[in-house]
Amino acid sequence: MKKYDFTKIEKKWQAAWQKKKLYEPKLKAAQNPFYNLMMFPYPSAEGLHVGNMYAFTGADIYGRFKRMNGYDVFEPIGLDGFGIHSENYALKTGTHPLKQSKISEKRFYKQLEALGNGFAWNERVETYDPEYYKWTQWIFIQMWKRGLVYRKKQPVNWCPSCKTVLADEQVISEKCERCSSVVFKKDLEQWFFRITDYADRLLHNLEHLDWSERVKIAQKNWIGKSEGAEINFAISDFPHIIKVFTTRPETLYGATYVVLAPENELLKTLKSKILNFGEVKKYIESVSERSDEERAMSGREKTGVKLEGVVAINPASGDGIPIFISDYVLSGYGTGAVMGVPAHDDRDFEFAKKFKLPVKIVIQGGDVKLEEPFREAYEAHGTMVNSENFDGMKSEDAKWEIVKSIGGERKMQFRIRDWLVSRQRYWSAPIPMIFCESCAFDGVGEQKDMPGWFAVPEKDLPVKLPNVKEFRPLGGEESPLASVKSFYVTKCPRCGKKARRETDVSDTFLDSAWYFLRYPSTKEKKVAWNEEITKKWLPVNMYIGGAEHSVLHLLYSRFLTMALSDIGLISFEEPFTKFRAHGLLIKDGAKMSKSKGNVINPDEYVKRFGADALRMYLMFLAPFEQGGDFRDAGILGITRFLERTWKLGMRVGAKEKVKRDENRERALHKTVKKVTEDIESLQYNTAISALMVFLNEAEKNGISRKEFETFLKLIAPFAPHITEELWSELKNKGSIHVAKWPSFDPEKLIEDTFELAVQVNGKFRARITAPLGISEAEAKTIAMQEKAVAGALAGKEPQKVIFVEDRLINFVL
RNA sequence: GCCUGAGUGGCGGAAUUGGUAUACGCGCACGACUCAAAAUCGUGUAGGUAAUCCCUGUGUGGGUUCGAGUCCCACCUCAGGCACCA
Repeated sequence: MKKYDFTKIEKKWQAAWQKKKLYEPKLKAAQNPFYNLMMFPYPSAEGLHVGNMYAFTGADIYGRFKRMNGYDVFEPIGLDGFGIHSENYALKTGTHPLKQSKISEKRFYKQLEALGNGFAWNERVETYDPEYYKWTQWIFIQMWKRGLVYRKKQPVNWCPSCKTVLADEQVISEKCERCSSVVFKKDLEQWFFRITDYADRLLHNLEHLDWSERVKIAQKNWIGKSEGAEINFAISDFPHIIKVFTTRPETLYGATYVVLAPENELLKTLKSKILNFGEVKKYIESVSERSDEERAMSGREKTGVKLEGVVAINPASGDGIPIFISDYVLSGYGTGAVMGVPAHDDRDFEFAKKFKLPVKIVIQGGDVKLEEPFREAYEAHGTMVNSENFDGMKSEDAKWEIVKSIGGERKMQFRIRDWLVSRQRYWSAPIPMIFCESCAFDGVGEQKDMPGWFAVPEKDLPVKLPNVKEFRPLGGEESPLASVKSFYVTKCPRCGKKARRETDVSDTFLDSAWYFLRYPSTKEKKVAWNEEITKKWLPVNMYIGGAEHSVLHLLYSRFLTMALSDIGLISFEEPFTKFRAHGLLIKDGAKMSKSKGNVINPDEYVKRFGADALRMYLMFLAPFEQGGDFRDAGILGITRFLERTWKLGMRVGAKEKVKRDENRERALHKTVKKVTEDIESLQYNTAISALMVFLNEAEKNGISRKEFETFLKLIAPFAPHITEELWSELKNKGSIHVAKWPSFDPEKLIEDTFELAVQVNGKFRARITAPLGISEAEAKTIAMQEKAVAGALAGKEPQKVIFVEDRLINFVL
């Protein structure tokens, strides 16, 4: 008997598939396009991570399943090789990123090949390829033309270790997403994308997307829509107003002070009226110097300064109330000013306590007794008090009435801020902009409010990243390119005078925000994507990736797609029709990390057990969308399964005589049903267990050739090599991976008996094989005859009988 | 603090969505094969028990129901996300 030599088989078929272009759909002519996408890896660390393999295998199984169901599946792969991840790796190894990227590329593609995925190898995308980033720059310019790009000086996140600014989305609990250093605020002029213009649409569209719920929730929270009102507080004896945003306008009568953010522009206007401006200025300076870490360390204790000499007027009560500045008010959200309602807001209560400000109750309710001394703010709804005409109303009802009465404006606020896209690093696409001092002097520019700034003419793209020796981040406010004269000295596209090229590069997430548009069009030299092909293949039918990109890549891609759609460059506004987040793979109960030394190298396992076994084990160990624990011992179960399948195949090949068996036939139909449904819903672990159950059955009495082939097809998406080998051993023509997926006959699933469960008082007593469809009376008769049942009944007549057809009977005494 | 999930054998995990808890796999025990071991095959494997009897059992406490791993209330623990967003 031929032995199962996985090393040989896997190599052989990987080569054969590539040669036959089995996984290359006809991009222009395909009849049933299905775009099966997985998040491309960044080739930074020491080769492909088993976590990548976990994700890719899960995605590949789905793609193979669709292919066997008659779709022209397009499953591309590429490398997200630009950006800080890869650059840091290059810094670590001391190899120039240009060189390192080529080394990593070779290594990754070799590893990826060994996994046996149905990749369309001819359409690869590498974000650092000038043929690709040319179009990243081109997209930047389209956004610029549309007015969706601007440059502004404002406090931004600065990572002292990565020596660059970061987008809000890249700051996790005040730490850098990459290196976990504490992030500082720094006042810098940077490039932004107007993602906030799309906040409402990004939120609204979520409702109709077939995405993992947890990702939708994460995006929803990140966008953070709040409904509230803007209310004007006049300033006594001064023709200016303080505009505040609140979601609780019903508490307006309880506003006993107003607070401005330290960065609020109004402070400049008020300067001359503020008697203690020196003190105020000192506070502002101290705040800007304080790092977020220091703020966090101080336990968020409230600080602030009262503005002496100015008084605000509560528009509802008419009371004069003090004005403060405090860093508990954020400048980037709402109007940068809030009304302080100590009785009904925790934070305001804290502040009032510290500064001994009056607490005025305007809502009574719940069990909380609002009597002095106050212990805490009452934040729930209730009945209005101390609010003149509104007294006695329900606070929910008074909400908009109060806004109306003082001429406030109903408003939406979003938590999300504009996307900061510039970086002071080397290894990414240079931002394709030029600044001309002369035009700036004349007040001329391509966009309003941005004199002197011009996009690089499209014919001059790409702006190539120069090969410079010193690619290390400088740590100042500029990228290493700022010291490369040959790079930044250029001519103004408008007046032709000497001008300076932008030296910042773009955020890696811009590179990856559109790669799925490029995959089907990699052969296009003159356009970013071919219109006809794009129409055929996009939006992506199925996208599988990590949930960690919920508010990064997945949000940016949606935004960019929406913007490109508005510009008229594509005809859809959501990039991914269906998205599923896979779970996290851990090892022996702990997160994999280099420091713990428990990182799994897939190569090693492929070598020892074969790609098929590793693939299948990864999918078997836990539900794919949940993630789970990788244990070395577990893989043996799969190895045995594959060996036994192999042996069974050899028996079939040797033309062993087998009788037709209705039970086996039914078992097979059941398995087809279960596996089909489970793959569709990504429940691979239970699909595999169903395959095991069937194998256990089939081994006992043998299996017909036809039945075995059906069984093989069901395994094919999970273990593509061994199934292909057995398929060809059985002298089938063509690949099993384009064979028709088996269907099941619902008629054949029906058995003529079932196991009747018998309960007495809800307690299980006996199990009886009974004919399907028996009546309650019949069931009662046979059940009562059972010894255990009779014993439990103890001769008593049941008061009640619950009968569930073809399932159980329950006697209630 | 808030928002998500999730707590089931020695372990990874199943459970037709209110109807036989522990499928499938790992591990373990015993047996067969072998001079022996590995591999393979067979049998068993929630706990209490000698037991095919019985009792208990899905994080904890209560509830609804003929019947709860599944629904409701309260609590505990773990993982992930957000965090002074007014």
